[in-house]
Amino acid sequence: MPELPEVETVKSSLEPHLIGKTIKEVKVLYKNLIDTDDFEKKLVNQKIIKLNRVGKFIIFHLTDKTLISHLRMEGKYFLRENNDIYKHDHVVFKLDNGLNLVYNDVRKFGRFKILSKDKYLNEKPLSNLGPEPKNANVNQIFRILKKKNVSIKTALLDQKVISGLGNIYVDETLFESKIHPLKKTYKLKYFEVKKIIENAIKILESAINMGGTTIRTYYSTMGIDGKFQNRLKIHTKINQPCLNCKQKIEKIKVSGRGTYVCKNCQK
DNA sequence: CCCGTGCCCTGGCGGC
DNA sequence: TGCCGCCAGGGCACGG
Repeated sequence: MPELPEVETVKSSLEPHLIGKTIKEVKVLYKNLIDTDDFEKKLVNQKIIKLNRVGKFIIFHLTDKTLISHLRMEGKYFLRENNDIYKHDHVVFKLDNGLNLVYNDVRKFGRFKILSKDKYLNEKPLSNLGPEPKNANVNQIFRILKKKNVSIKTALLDQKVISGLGNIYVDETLFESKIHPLKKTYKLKYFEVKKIIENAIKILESAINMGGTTIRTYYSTMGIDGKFQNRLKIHTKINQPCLNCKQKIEKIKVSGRGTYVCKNCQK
């Protein structure tokens, strides 16, 4: 599932192919992915100026508009030289160089939205995002967590608190920080919050350098697979020995999410 | 406002 | 072999 490193990988692999290209036609094959009837019309003849990433969103900066795309669980992009439509293709952007940028999504969970060029960061959904770990102020996050009555895992998955982390990297971050995912946030000491943020930064950077994580059915643009799955220490490692203490890694549920934990190391 | 639950959606897998 | 039911989960709507 694409989290910050996977989205960054998609963004940077797409960008060189798209900059300077103009969208000549848009076909939406599954309407629930968009929020407006004139989606196609609004994008025609818009030039792609640059791509960006905010949290788990890809931002397409266009001539007059800002298009944002969230891949949710299994959204992918392909650049195709032909007009063939494959299973789970839902949006086709026809470019002026003859290439088709195709959005493909098995689960149909992804979303697109067209926002204004100047205020897109102040409009939903981007306005709801907390800072990414690398921009987070430890003091500020500590104060937010003090006031909350949820588990640390739930808080780290909440994009309003901190953005970019998903199920995989939260598990990895908490393992590295030796903190149990069910620990209530108000019980965390300042140094623990600091450690969590530092580890999140370190893990996300390392994952970006490896092109993200490829597990389950997720792979990024144009079939490029990430390699960070080989570095996972806890996520997916049920019944395997913990790398620190050899005790069996367990799988539990935290706010409905499959969660991997070493109960000996994580307190 | 805060938090928990259910929903969206499809494919893969375990059980029989 | 086939069918059924469950599971995977990011973000959002909704209700208490």
